[in-house]
Amino acid sequence: MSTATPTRPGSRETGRVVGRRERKKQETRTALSEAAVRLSLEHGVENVTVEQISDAADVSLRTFFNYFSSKEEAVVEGDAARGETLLDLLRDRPAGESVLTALRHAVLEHVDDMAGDDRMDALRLLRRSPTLLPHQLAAYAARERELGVAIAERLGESIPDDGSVGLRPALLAAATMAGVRVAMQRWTDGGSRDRDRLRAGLNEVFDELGAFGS
Amino acid sequence: MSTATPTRPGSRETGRVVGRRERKKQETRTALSEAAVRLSLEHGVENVTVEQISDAADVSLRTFFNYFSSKEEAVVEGDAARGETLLDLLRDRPAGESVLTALRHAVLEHVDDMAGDDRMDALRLLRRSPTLLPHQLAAYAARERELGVAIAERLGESIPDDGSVGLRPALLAAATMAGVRVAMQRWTDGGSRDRDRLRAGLNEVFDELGAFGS
DNA sequence: GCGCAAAGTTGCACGTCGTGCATGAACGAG
DNA sequence: CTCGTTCATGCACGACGTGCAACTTTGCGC
Repeated sequence: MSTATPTRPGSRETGRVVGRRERKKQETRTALSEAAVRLSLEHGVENVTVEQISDAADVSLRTFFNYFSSKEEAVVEGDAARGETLLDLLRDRPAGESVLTALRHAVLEHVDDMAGDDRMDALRLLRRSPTLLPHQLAAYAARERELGVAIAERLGESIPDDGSVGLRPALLAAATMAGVRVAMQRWTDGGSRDRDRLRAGLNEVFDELGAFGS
Repeated sequence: MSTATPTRPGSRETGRVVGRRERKKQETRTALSEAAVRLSLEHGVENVTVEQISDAADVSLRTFFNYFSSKEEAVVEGDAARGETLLDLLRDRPAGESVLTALRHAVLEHVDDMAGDDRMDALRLLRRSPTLLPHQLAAYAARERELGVAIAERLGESIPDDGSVGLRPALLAAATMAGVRVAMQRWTDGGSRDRDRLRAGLNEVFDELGAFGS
C-alpha cells in the first residue's frame, strides 16, 4: 500500500487501466473486510476466527494475512475508504468559507452520504468491542493525518514530501476528529438512532470548538 | 516511584488499608511494566517476548497474563500513573482561572514533573513502534475520559455514576489530549530533545485552541 | 498458635495468531 | 510462446492468550 502505484500497463496518466489482476486484488480485499464485519456483527468480534473470515471470503487463511495483519485491521478497513470521501467533500467546499465552517459542512455532508445504509448500525455495534477500540483509534489517527494535509492545502501551505504539516492544520485536524469521535460516542450511547440527532450533536460540537476562547 | 501514599495500616476507611498482599501485587505490576519498557527500549518492542519480560520481573509467564492481557498493555501502563498526576495538578489550579488556562498550566507543570528523568526519551522511542501505536492511543483515550470527569467537576457539573459528562467537558478533554498528542508528536519529530521547546510547543497549542473561532 | 477461606502463583494443555519459506498457478509484456 | 513478476496456498514453527487444576501465600477469626 505504498504511495504511488505505477500502473504501467498501456495507460498514459489516468491510471484507470488496472487490469484484471489488480482488480481481483481489490475485490479480495473488500470481500475479506466485509466478511470480517458481517461475521463480527453476527457472532461478536471475539468469537470470530481469521479462518472463518477467510473461508467466508473464499481464500486461504494464509492469504488473509497477505492483506491484513490482524482480524481487527480487516474490520476497520472500511473506515479508510470513508475517510477518502470526507477529504473530497472538504476540497469541494467553497474557498470563501473559514476552515472550521468548511469542516463542519464537510462532516455533515459526509454523515448524510453514508447514513442511508446500515453502515452506521455496524459502527455502533463494533464500537463497543474493547479488542477493537485500539485499532479503531488507530484508524482515526490515520484519517487525522490525511485531514491535516487537506487542511494545510486549503490554508495554502506547501506540503513537504514527508507529509508533515504546520501546527495549525495539525491541530484543526486533531480537534475535528476528536469532535467527531465525541459526537459519535454520545450518539451511540444515547438510545436514538436518529440521524438528525447525530447532525445536531455535530453542530453542537463545532459550535463549541469555535467558542473555546470564550 | 509514585508510591506517595504513606500506607498507614490503620488510617481511614476500610478501602485504604493496603496490607502486604496488595502492596506486593502493585510491586509486581510495576516490575512487569518497567521490565517491559526497559527490554523494549533495548531490543525493540517487536523483538521482546512476554516470557523475557516475565523472567526479568521474576514471575512466571502465566502470571504476566494475570496482570496484563498483552505485552503492549504492560508497556503503556506507565501512562496511566502519569495521567493521575495530571488530574491532581488540574484540581490544584485556582478556581478563578478559565478551564483552558487551568489546563494549560496543569499540562505544563506535568511536563516539568516528569521531564527530569529519562521517561521522555522512553516515550520518544516507543512512540515510533507501529505495533504499539493503537495501544498508546487507547491509553490516551482512557486518560481523556478521566480528564473529562475532572473538567466537568471543575465546571460544577454533577457526575452520574456511569461517568458520563456533558458535551463541553468531553470536548475540552478531547481537544486537550489531542493538542498534547500533536505537541508531543512534533516535539519527537524534531531533532531537539530540549524540554523548553516542548513547553513552547504546548503553549502554541493552547494559544491556537483558544483562537479556533477567529 | 491453629486452621481455614480467600487470593495469588504456577504449570499444563490447547486453540489461535502471525510470519518465513517454498511451490505452483495466473497474469502481463515482448 | 516464453519469460519474469505477482499472487495464492500449504506447511512449519514460535509466540500469544486463556481455561483449568493444582499448590502456596496471606489475612483473619478462633
